[in-house]
Amino acid sequence: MAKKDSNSHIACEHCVLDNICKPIAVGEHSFDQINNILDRRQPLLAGEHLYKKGDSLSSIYALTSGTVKLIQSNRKGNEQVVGFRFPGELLGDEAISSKTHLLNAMAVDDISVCKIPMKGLDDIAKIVPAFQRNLIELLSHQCNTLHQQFASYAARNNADERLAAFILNVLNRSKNEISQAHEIFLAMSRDDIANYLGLRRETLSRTLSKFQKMNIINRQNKALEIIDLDHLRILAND
Amino acid sequence: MAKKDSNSHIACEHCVLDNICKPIAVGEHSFDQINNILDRRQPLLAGEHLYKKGDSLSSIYALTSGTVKLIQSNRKGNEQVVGFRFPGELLGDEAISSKTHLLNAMAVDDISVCKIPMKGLDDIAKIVPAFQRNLIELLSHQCNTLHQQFASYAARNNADERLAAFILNVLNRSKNEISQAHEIFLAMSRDDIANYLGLRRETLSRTLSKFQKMNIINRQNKALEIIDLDHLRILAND
DNA sequence: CGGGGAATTGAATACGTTCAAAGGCCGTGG
DNA sequence: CCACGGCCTTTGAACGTATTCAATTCCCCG
Repeated sequence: MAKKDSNSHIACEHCVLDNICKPIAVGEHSFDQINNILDRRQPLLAGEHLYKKGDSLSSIYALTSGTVKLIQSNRKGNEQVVGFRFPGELLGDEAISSKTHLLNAMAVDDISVCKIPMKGLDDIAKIVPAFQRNLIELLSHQCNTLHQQFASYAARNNADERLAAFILNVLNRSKNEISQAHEIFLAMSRDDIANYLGLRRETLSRTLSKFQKMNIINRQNKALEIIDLDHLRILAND
Repeated sequence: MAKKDSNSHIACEHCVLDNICKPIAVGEHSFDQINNILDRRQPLLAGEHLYKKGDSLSSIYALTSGTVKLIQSNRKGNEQVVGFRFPGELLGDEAISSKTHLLNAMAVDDISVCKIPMKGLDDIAKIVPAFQRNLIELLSHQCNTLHQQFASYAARNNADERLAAFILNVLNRSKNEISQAHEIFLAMSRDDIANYLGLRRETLSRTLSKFQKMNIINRQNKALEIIDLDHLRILAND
């Protein structure tokens, strides 16, 4: 299923959790203490859930490889993709206050995550003084990201703008070698992307075709080569 | 401009900041200490900015009366309303990590806010032990709210669903006497609402008229009486 | 090589937008 | 107190874009 090598983890310095992990890992703690706190690079297979709505919160996560989709389902069973997470990004943030996950997080391809347990939060704080402060900043940063996500979405009212903005957004968030070559890999299905963008799969498909004809992108299944970045920016109205 | 009496503040127990304020206010602190930390119910006139994009963060805020709109403007000067805040709700969350506000927050009518300064965050933590922990939970709660907001928005793809969901959302968040009577007061302009909902003002207007003809709401300028709550829920696809 | 799901393409329809005009609300000034 | 003017809001008709439903093609895996 997964085409990319799951072993190619993102570097810690590109991870949102780095400020939280580092004080734990480099502080004056025994190896046992560290391992009790951090659970590093745990693998999960494509299609499996990292957590489900209703699960009690045990940890927050940083994705180190692969792609995760976040799904919210209403009481009628309709599913809404509320976001994707790429390597270096945070998962589980929404559950700290309620102690219960309010979203489904599913591995789109094979993934790995670092886990920071939230159960003994106060204990960790005793061992690592900067922990709470760093967590506060992390969560505030996440609030900002979510505001931005909403703004980016709501400000764009047609398929061209939405898709162009999405491609640019994914490119910006792909902090690896591939993205340097102006190429992104969309591990999720077209349905997932269309759902996220508030479009029908057919509309997404047509818009991709249109961008291809306009020589803006080169589409090869789940891989997307960005040919004309400037044109994409104009389309995104950015 | 403001029709409602700005003196009718929301009760502290209905405020998201209550868990943070209470330990400060009821702890064993001198009056001076408390007043240094909290800045209570500061008024601001309609049209004034609580903060602007680029302002350095001084405080986070709880709105105690009135309505605030949050605006994100891109480099081309297009403005996107990314949310409204009603009494009891949080403002400024997105700026803690960056130390700089990334949104404009404007008073729609005359408002009042309680301020909790973020500058001496570590100092406050020394005085009030539970402060950081409560702030973490508050921010996580905010992350969840923002996820929900996005889901609620993205899942609804036509004007009827969007508007119905918006009305229900505002009703749920109006924790005062008026809402008990199934009535909401939309202090913001139609343009602001339409912008937020991703519709043109004409479409919003037409949809409101349609709901009125269907006997779902009774529209009296900025006040909205909800007549048929069940029908509204069906329309919202909720 | 064949089967099945995913993705794409095609044509008719429905819905929101656009541009234009009319109506209503409110503060100001006579 | 009423009249005027400006702005916000609502209504109307033509248009454009996304959706719908159907058919076809592509890709992956057995």
